[in-house]
Amino acid sequence: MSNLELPVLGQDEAVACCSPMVREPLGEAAATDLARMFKALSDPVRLRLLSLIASHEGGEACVCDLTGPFDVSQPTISHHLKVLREAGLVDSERRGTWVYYWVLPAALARLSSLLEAPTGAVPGAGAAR
Amino acid sequence: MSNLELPVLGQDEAVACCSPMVREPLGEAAATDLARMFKALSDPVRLRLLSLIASHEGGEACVCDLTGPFDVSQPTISHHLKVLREAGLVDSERRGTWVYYWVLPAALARLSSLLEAPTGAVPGAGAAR
DNA sequence: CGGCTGTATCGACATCTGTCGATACAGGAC
DNA sequence: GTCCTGTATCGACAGATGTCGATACAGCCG
Repeated sequence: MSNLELPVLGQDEAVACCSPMVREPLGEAAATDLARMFKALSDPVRLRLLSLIASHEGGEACVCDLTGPFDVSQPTISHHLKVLREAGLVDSERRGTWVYYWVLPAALARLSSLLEAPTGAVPGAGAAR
Repeated sequence: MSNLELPVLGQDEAVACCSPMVREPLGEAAATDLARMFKALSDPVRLRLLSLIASHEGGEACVCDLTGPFDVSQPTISHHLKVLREAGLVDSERRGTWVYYWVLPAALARLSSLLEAPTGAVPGAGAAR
Protein backbone atom coordinates (compact mmCIF):
# COMPACT_ATOMS: atom_id res chain seq x y z
CA MET A 1 0.00 0.00 0.00
CA SER A 2 2.71 2.45 0.70
CA ASN A 3 3.58 3.97 -2.57
CA LEU A 4 6.91 5.12 -3.56
CA GLU A 5 8.95 7.41 -1.52
CA LEU A 6 7.35 10.60 -0.52
CA PRO A 7 10.16 12.38 1.15
CA VAL A 8 8.09 15.37 1.92
CA LEU A 9 5.48 15.47 4.51
CA GLY A 10 5.63 13.35 7.49
CA GLN A 11 1.96 12.96 7.84
CA ASP A 12 2.19 13.81 11.48
CA GLU A 13 2.43 17.51 11.07
CA ALA A 14 -0.20 17.71 8.43
CA VAL A 15 -2.47 15.82 10.75
CA ALA A 16 -1.39 17.85 13.65
CA CYS A 17 -2.81 21.16 12.82
CA CYS A 18 -2.27 23.70 10.24
CA SER A 19 -0.27 23.31 7.11
CA PRO A 20 -2.71 23.98 4.31
CA MET A 21 -3.11 21.14 1.89
CA VAL A 22 -2.48 23.53 -0.96
CA ARG A 23 1.13 23.95 0.14
CA GLU A 24 2.38 20.40 0.23
CA PRO A 25 0.92 17.03 -0.72
CA LEU A 26 -0.97 15.22 2.00
CA GLY A 27 0.37 11.86 3.05
CA GLU A 28 -1.72 8.76 3.01
CA ALA A 29 -2.26 8.65 6.75
CA ALA A 30 -3.13 12.32 7.01
CA ALA A 31 -5.53 12.05 4.11
CA THR A 32 -7.28 9.05 5.64
CA ASP A 33 -7.66 10.78 8.94
CA LEU A 34 -8.94 14.02 7.45
CA ALA A 35 -11.26 12.24 5.05
CA ARG A 36 -13.00 10.70 8.03
CA MET A 37 -13.76 14.15 9.38
CA PHE A 38 -14.91 15.52 6.05
CA LYS A 39 -17.11 12.47 5.61
CA ALA A 40 -18.87 13.43 8.81
CA LEU A 41 -19.59 16.79 7.21
CA SER A 42 -20.75 15.30 3.94
CA ASP A 43 -24.39 14.91 4.91
CA PRO A 44 -26.85 17.83 4.93
CA VAL A 45 -28.51 16.68 8.13
CA ARG A 46 -25.20 16.44 9.96
CA LEU A 47 -24.09 19.80 8.66
CA ARG A 48 -27.26 21.38 9.96
CA LEU A 49 -26.98 19.51 13.25
CA LEU A 50 -23.47 20.80 13.75
CA SER A 51 -24.54 24.30 12.88
CA LEU A 52 -27.54 24.11 15.20
CA ILE A 53 -25.41 22.90 18.07
CA ALA A 54 -22.71 25.48 17.57
CA SER A 55 -25.05 28.39 17.18
CA HIS A 56 -27.27 27.38 20.06
CA GLU A 57 -27.44 29.40 23.21
CA GLY A 58 -24.43 28.62 25.35
CA GLY A 59 -22.71 26.72 22.56
CA GLU A 60 -24.46 23.49 23.39
CA ALA A 61 -27.79 21.91 22.67
CA CYS A 62 -29.95 19.17 24.07
CA VAL A 63 -30.97 16.42 21.69
CA CYS A 64 -34.53 17.47 22.35
CA ASP A 65 -33.71 20.78 20.64
CA LEU A 66 -32.31 18.96 17.63
CA THR A 67 -35.02 16.53 16.63
CA GLY A 68 -37.62 19.17 15.90
CA PRO A 69 -36.20 20.98 12.87
CA PHE A 70 -35.71 17.82 10.81
CA ASP A 71 -37.96 15.53 8.87
CA VAL A 72 -36.08 12.42 9.84
CA SER A 73 -36.80 10.13 12.75
CA GLN A 74 -35.30 10.34 16.20
CA PRO A 75 -33.09 7.26 15.73
CA THR A 76 -31.69 8.83 12.60
CA ILE A 77 -30.79 12.01 14.46
CA SER A 78 -29.16 9.93 17.14
CA HIS A 79 -27.18 8.08 14.50
CA HIS A 80 -25.95 11.31 12.92
CA LEU A 81 -24.93 12.69 16.29
CA LYS A 82 -22.94 9.53 16.87
CA VAL A 83 -21.16 9.98 13.56
CA LEU A 84 -20.26 13.56 14.44
CA ARG A 85 -19.00 12.47 17.84
CA GLU A 86 -16.92 9.61 16.47
CA ALA A 87 -15.39 11.99 13.96
CA GLY A 88 -14.22 14.15 16.85
CA LEU A 89 -16.30 17.14 15.82
CA VAL A 90 -18.58 17.23 18.83
CA ASP A 91 -18.72 15.82 22.32
CA SER A 92 -21.66 15.03 24.55
CA GLU A 93 -22.67 14.52 28.13
CA ARG A 94 -25.79 13.29 29.87
CA ARG A 95 -27.26 15.61 32.46
CA GLY A 96 -30.20 13.98 34.13
CA THR A 97 -32.84 13.25 31.59
CA TRP A 98 -31.25 15.10 28.70
CA VAL A 99 -28.10 14.65 26.68
CA TYR A 100 -26.22 17.76 25.61
CA TYR A 101 -23.91 18.11 22.63
CA TRP A 102 -21.33 20.79 21.92
CA VAL A 103 -18.86 21.45 19.13
CA LEU A 104 -15.14 20.90 19.57
CA PRO A 105 -13.74 24.11 18.08
CA ALA A 106 -10.24 22.72 17.60
CA ALA A 107 -11.52 20.16 15.14
CA LEU A 108 -13.28 22.76 13.05
CA ALA A 109 -10.27 25.02 13.21
CA ARG A 110 -8.03 22.24 11.97
CA LEU A 111 -10.20 21.64 8.94
CA SER A 112 -10.62 25.33 8.33
CA SER A 113 -6.93 26.06 8.30
CA LEU A 114 -6.27 23.03 6.16
CA LEU A 115 -8.47 24.45 3.44
CA GLU A 116 -7.03 27.91 3.54
CA ALA A 117 -6.09 28.93 0.05
CA PRO A 118 -2.89 30.76 -0.72
CA THR A 119 -4.14 34.30 -0.87
CA GLY A 120 -2.37 35.45 -3.97
CA ALA A 121 -1.35 32.47 -6.01
CA VAL A 122 -4.35 31.93 -8.22
CA PRO A 123 -3.50 29.33 -10.83
CA GLY A 124 -5.79 28.69 -13.75
CA ALA A 125 -7.49 32.03 -13.68
CA GLY A 126 -4.43 34.13 -13.91
CA ALA A 127 -1.14 33.67 -15.68
CA ALA A 128 -1.31 29.95 -16.21
CA ARG A 129 -1.98 28.83 -19.75
CA MET B 1 -24.63 24.20 -10.51
CA SER B 2 -24.34 27.07 -8.08
CA ASN B 3 -27.18 26.96 -5.69
CA LEU B 4 -30.54 25.70 -6.58
CA GLU B 5 -33.61 27.58 -5.75
CA LEU B 6 -33.92 28.20 -2.06
CA PRO B 7 -37.39 27.28 -0.95
CA VAL B 8 -37.31 28.48 2.54
CA LEU B 9 -34.35 28.85 4.68
CA GLY B 10 -33.20 32.21 5.68
CA GLN B 11 -29.55 32.32 4.86
CA ASP B 12 -28.68 32.73 1.26
CA GLU B 13 -25.54 34.40 2.36
CA ALA B 14 -24.41 31.33 4.21
CA VAL B 15 -24.22 29.69 0.84
CA ALA B 16 -22.73 32.73 -0.68
CA CYS B 17 -19.51 33.07 1.14
CA CYS B 18 -18.53 33.63 4.61
CA SER B 19 -20.76 33.45 7.60
CA PRO B 20 -19.43 30.64 9.79
CA MET B 21 -21.87 27.86 10.46
CA VAL B 22 -21.18 28.19 14.14
CA ARG B 23 -22.92 31.56 14.20
CA GLU B 24 -26.31 30.77 12.79
CA PRO B 25 -28.07 27.59 11.72
CA LEU B 26 -27.61 26.52 8.14
CA GLY B 27 -30.71 26.33 6.02
CA GLU B 28 -31.68 23.19 4.21
CA ALA B 29 -30.58 24.35 0.79
CA ALA B 30 -27.30 25.73 2.03
CA ALA B 31 -26.58 22.50 3.88
CA THR B 32 -27.34 20.39 0.83
CA ASP B 33 -25.08 22.47 -1.33
CA LEU B 34 -22.22 22.47 1.15
CA ALA B 35 -22.59 18.79 1.91
CA ARG B 36 -21.95 18.06 -1.75
CA MET B 37 -18.62 19.84 -1.51
CA PHE B 38 -17.62 18.16 1.72
CA LYS B 39 -18.56 14.82 0.23
CA ALA B 40 -16.03 15.45 -2.49
CA LEU B 41 -13.44 15.88 0.25
CA SER B 42 -14.52 12.77 2.13
CA ASP B 43 -12.28 10.36 0.29
CA PRO B 44 -8.56 10.02 1.03
CA VAL B 45 -7.65 9.68 -2.62
CA ARG B 46 -9.54 12.84 -3.57
CA LEU B 47 -8.04 14.73 -0.67
CA ARG B 48 -4.57 13.78 -1.81
CA LEU B 49 -5.40 14.55 -5.42
CA LEU B 50 -6.59 18.01 -4.47
CA SER B 51 -3.51 18.55 -2.38
CA LEU B 52 -1.25 17.32 -5.16
CA ILE B 53 -2.87 19.60 -7.71
CA ALA B 54 -2.81 22.65 -5.47
CA SER B 55 0.77 22.19 -4.37
CA HIS B 56 2.04 21.37 -7.83
CA GLU B 57 4.33 23.71 -9.68
CA GLY B 58 2.28 26.52 -11.16
CA GLY B 59 -0.81 25.56 -9.25
CA GLU B 60 -1.91 23.04 -11.81
CA ALA B 61 -1.09 19.47 -12.68
CA CYS B 62 -1.45 17.17 -15.63
CA VAL B 63 -3.34 13.95 -15.03
CA CYS B 64 -0.16 12.16 -15.94
CA ASP B 65 1.39 13.65 -12.80
CA LEU B 66 -1.48 12.37 -10.68
CA THR B 67 -1.76 8.71 -11.55
CA GLY B 68 1.70 7.79 -10.33
CA PRO B 69 1.46 8.37 -6.57
CA PHE B 70 -1.62 6.19 -6.09
CA ASP B 71 -2.31 2.50 -5.96
CA VAL B 72 -5.59 2.78 -7.78
CA SER B 73 -6.19 2.43 -11.48
CA GLN B 74 -6.26 5.22 -14.02
CA PRO B 75 -10.06 5.07 -14.50
CA THR B 76 -10.46 5.47 -10.76
CA ILE B 77 -8.28 8.56 -10.72
CA SER B 78 -10.27 9.93 -13.60
CA HIS B 79 -13.46 9.27 -11.69
CA HIS B 80 -12.19 11.06 -8.60
CA LEU B 81 -11.11 14.05 -10.65
CA LYS B 82 -14.57 14.20 -12.13
CA VAL B 83 -16.10 14.22 -8.66
CA LEU B 84 -13.83 17.07 -7.61
CA ARG B 85 -14.69 18.99 -10.74
CA GLU B 86 -18.43 18.49 -10.39
CA ALA B 87 -18.19 19.66 -6.78
CA GLY B 88 -16.71 22.90 -8.05
CA LEU B 89 -13.40 22.40 -6.28
CA VAL B 90 -11.23 22.13 -9.36
CA ASP B 91 -11.45 22.91 -13.02
CA SER B 92 -9.68 21.37 -15.98
CA GLU B 93 -8.66 22.03 -19.53
CA ARG B 94 -7.20 19.95 -22.31
CA ARG B 95 -3.99 21.25 -23.84
CA GLY B 96 -2.98 19.04 -26.70
CA THR B 97 -2.37 15.56 -25.46
CA TRP B 98 -2.63 16.31 -21.78
CA VAL B 99 -5.39 17.46 -19.50
CA TYR B 100 -4.53 19.90 -16.73
CA TYR B 101 -6.37 20.40 -13.46
CA TRP B 102 -6.20 23.32 -11.06
CA VAL B 103 -7.87 24.17 -7.78
CA LEU B 104 -10.55 26.86 -7.56
CA PRO B 105 -9.40 28.80 -4.50
CA ALA B 106 -12.76 30.48 -3.93
CA ALA B 107 -14.37 27.13 -3.25
CA LEU B 108 -11.77 26.18 -0.67
CA ALA B 109 -12.00 29.60 0.89
CA ARG B 110 -15.74 29.30 1.19
CA LEU B 111 -15.48 26.01 3.05
CA SER B 112 -12.63 27.27 5.16
CA SER B 113 -14.46 30.34 6.34
CA LEU B 114 -17.58 28.33 6.96
CA LEU B 115 -15.70 26.19 9.46
CA GLU B 116 -14.06 29.04 11.25
CA ALA B 117 -14.70 28.69 14.94
CA PRO B 118 -15.36 31.65 17.15
CA THR B 119 -11.97 31.97 18.74
CA GLY B 120 -13.07 32.75 22.24
CA ALA B 121 -16.45 31.17 22.74
CA VAL B 122 -15.62 27.71 23.95
CA PRO B 123 -18.84 25.97 24.86
CA GLY B 124 -18.88 22.85 26.99
CA ALA B 125 -15.80 23.77 28.90
CA GLY B 126 -16.72 27.27 29.79
CA ALA B 127 -19.67 29.01 31.32
CA ALA B 128 -22.27 26.63 30.02
CA ARG B 129 -24.04 24.55 32.59
C1' DC C 1 -42.49 0.35 43.30
C1' DG C 2 -44.68 1.29 38.35
C1' DG C 3 -45.17 4.30 34.67
C1' DC C 4 -43.48 7.94 31.66
C1' DT C 5 -40.25 10.50 28.74
C1' DG C 6 -35.81 11.21 26.41
C1' DT C 7 -32.11 8.96 24.04
C1' DA C 8 -29.47 5.06 22.10
C1' DT C 9 -29.04 0.58 19.88
C1' DC C 10 -30.55 -3.11 16.77
C1' DG C 11 -31.83 -5.29 12.44
C1' DA C 12 -33.37 -4.63 7.94
C1' DC C 13 -33.58 -2.41 3.70
C1' DA C 14 -32.75 0.48 -0.62
C1' DT C 15 -29.50 3.39 -2.39
C1' DC C 16 -24.98 5.35 -3.04
C1' DT C 17 -19.87 4.88 -3.55
C1' DG C 18 -15.23 3.24 -4.82
C1' DT C 19 -13.14 0.17 -7.50
C1' DC C 20 -11.97 -2.58 -11.50
C1' DG C 21 -11.31 -4.20 -16.56
C1' DA C 22 -12.77 -3.25 -21.05
C1' DT C 23 -13.37 0.10 -24.23
C1' DA C 24 -14.08 4.61 -26.53
C1' DC C 25 -12.31 9.10 -27.62
C1' DA C 26 -8.66 12.85 -28.58
C1' DG C 27 -4.57 14.30 -30.44
C1' DG C 28 0.32 13.86 -31.85
C1' DA C 29 3.83 11.05 -34.57
C1' DC C 30 4.85 8.66 -38.53
C1' DG D 1 -4.04 7.70 -43.82
C1' DT D 2 -2.34 4.19 -39.45
C1' DC D 3 -0.43 3.65 -35.03
C1' DC D 4 0.43 5.01 -30.34
C1' DT D 5 -0.29 7.34 -25.97
C1' DG D 6 -3.06 9.92 -22.63
C1' DT D 7 -7.62 10.47 -20.71
C1' DA D 8 -12.63 9.61 -20.14
C1' DT D 9 -16.67 6.67 -20.12
C1' DC D 10 -19.13 2.24 -19.47
C1' DG D 11 -20.86 -1.77 -17.00
C1' DA D 12 -20.39 -4.53 -13.14
C1' DC D 13 -19.50 -5.59 -8.52
C1' DA D 14 -18.74 -5.60 -3.22
C1' DG D 15 -19.12 -2.81 0.48
C1' DA D 16 -20.57 1.46 2.87
C1' DT D 17 -24.31 4.72 4.09
C1' DG D 18 -28.91 6.83 5.39
C1' DT D 19 -33.12 5.64 6.77
C1' DC D 20 -36.80 3.36 9.24
C1' DG D 21 -39.61 0.78 13.01
C1' DA D 22 -39.03 -1.86 17.01
C1' DT D 23 -36.92 -2.08 21.13
C1' DA D 24 -33.71 -1.36 25.02
C1' DC D 25 -31.74 1.68 28.39
C1' DA D 26 -31.55 5.85 31.71
C1' DG D 27 -33.51 8.86 34.77
C1' DC D 28 -37.41 11.65 36.63
C1' DC D 29 -42.12 11.70 38.80
C1' DG D 30 -45.84 10.15 41.50
